[in-house]
Amino acid sequence: MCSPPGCGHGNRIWSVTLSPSQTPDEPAAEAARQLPPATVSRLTLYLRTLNALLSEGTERVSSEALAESAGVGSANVRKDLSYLGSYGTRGVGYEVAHLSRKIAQALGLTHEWRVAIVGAGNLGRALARYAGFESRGFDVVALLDADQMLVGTEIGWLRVTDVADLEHTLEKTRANMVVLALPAAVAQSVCDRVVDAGIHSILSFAPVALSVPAFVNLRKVDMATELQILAYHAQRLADPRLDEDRPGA
Amino acid sequence: MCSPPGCGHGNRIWSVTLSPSQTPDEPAAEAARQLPPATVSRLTLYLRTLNALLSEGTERVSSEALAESAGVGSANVRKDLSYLGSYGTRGVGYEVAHLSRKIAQALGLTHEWRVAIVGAGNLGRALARYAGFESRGFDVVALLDADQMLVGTEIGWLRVTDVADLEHTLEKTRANMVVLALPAAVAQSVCDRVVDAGIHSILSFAPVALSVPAFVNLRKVDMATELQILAYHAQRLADPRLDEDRPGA
DNA sequence: ACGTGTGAAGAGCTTCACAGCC
DNA sequence: GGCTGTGAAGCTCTTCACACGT
Repeated sequence: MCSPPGCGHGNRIWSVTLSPSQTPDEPAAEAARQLPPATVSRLTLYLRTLNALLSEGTERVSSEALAESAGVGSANVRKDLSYLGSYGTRGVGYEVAHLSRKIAQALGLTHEWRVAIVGAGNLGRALARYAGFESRGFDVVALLDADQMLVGTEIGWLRVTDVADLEHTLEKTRANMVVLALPAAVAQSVCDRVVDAGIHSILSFAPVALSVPAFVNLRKVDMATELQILAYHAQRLADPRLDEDRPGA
Repeated sequence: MCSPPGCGHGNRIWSVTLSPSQTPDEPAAEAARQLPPATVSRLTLYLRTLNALLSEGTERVSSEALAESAGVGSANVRKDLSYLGSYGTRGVGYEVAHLSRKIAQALGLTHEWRVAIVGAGNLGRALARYAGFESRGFDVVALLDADQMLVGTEIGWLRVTDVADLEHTLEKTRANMVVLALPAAVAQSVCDRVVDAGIHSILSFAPVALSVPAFVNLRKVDMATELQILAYHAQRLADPRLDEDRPGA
C-alpha cells in the first residue's frame, strides 16, 4: 500500500470544475452541456427502463411511470429530462424510442467503449463473464493478471494476458476504459501505469483511495463500504438510543 | 461514489420522515444523532485508513493526512468528525486508536453482522470468496441459489443451499443482512421474500429498481451504471462540442 | 383534463476562514 | 508554530406549484 500519507501528489477525484466564476462571458453555452452528476446517474436508470419498454413495444411513457421504475420523484424525472431538451409532449408523455435515443446520445453511448479488466481474481472473472456489460454497449476486450497460473487461461471468451504487458495489451485492443479488480496493495501502481498508457476512464473495485491526475475520471465501488453504511442504518433502527457523547445532546 | 462522491446515491433509504415538523419539542436531540448520509459514507473511508495506520503502529493522525488518504478536503474531514464529538486535540491531531473505536461505534460495527448472499452466479460466488467482508466484521453465513446444479456444492467455505428454503436458511443462520446477486427478472420476488423474512438491510447488485417498504434499507450497486457515467465524462472530454437537435423544430 | 416544463423555494452538502487551544 | 472545531457563506440538488400546450 501507499506508504504513510504523503506518497506524492494528492489529487481530487474528477476535477472539481471549480472556478466559481471562470469566464463570465459564456456561462450558458458551457452550462448547457454540463449535466449535474446526480442527473447523469439517474439518466442511466431511465435508459434501462426505456430499453425494457422498447423491447416490449410500449410507445409512450409518463414521467410518473419513469419515476416509479427508477425509484425517484416524478418532478425529479421531468427536471432531469428537461436538461436534455423538451422531448416530451404536454398532456401525453414521452415517446419511448426517441427519448431512449436522446439519453443514449447524451451519455455518450453512441461511442464504442472498449473495456479492459485488470485483475482476474474472483471479482475480475465474475465481471468478465457478466453479460450486463456487453448488452449495454461495453465491449470487454481484455482481461489481465499478474499471476502466471492464470495467464493464458480462458475466462468466458477471453484469454488472460500478463499484466506485465499491460501497455501493449491496452494499445493492441484499443481499450479506452479500464476496470481495476485488484487487491489494495497493488492498485495504485497498476493505476499509474494505466493512466500513463493514456486511459482516462477508470472504474476501481479496490478498497483504497487511488490518486490520479485531475483529467482522469475515476469512479470507485467498494462493497465493504456499502455494507457498513447499511450497518449504520440498521443499528439506528435497532437501537434508537445510541447517545454517546454527541454534541448537541 | 459513493461513489466518488457521488455517487449514484441510494434511493429513499430512511427517507425524510421525521424532519419537517415532528414534535417541535426536541428537534436538536433527535437531529444530533442523525449523521448526514454523505458523512456516513466518508466515515467508512476514514475507518479504513485508521485501521491501516493502527496496524502499522502510527498513533496520531491529522485531518490533512486523513483527507489525503480518503480523497476529500481536510475541512470536510474535520466537519465529519465533529459530528461524532470533539475527539481531536488542537495543534496535535487525532489519536488513531481512539478515533477508530469511535467511528466503528458510530457506524454500528460493534454489532455482529451476519450476511446471506442470494445468488451463486459469477458475482455471488465472487462475493462469497471476497475476503474483504470477513476482515471488516461481516460474516458471510449463507450462499443460496435456485439452480439445482449449484445447490449442495461448496464455494469457499460455504455450501450452497436452495433458495426455496430461503426463510429457513435465514432463520437458521440468524442472518441480519442480505446481498442480492441475482438476475433482474427474479430480484423483486426474492427481495419480497427476504423482507417478509424480517431482513431490513439489503444490498442489491441486480440491475433493476426494487421496491421495498419504507422501513427497509436498500442500497444498490450497478456496475453497468458506473461504466455509463464514465462514458458520459469521457465523451465530454473527447468531444467538447455536443450537438443538439430540437425535436420538432 | 392531462402531463410536461420550469422558476422559485427549500434542504443538504462543501468550502472558507478564523477563533480557540495545544 | 500547528491543528482542531465551527459559524457563515456558497453551491448543488430536490421539491413544490402552477403555467402552458395538446
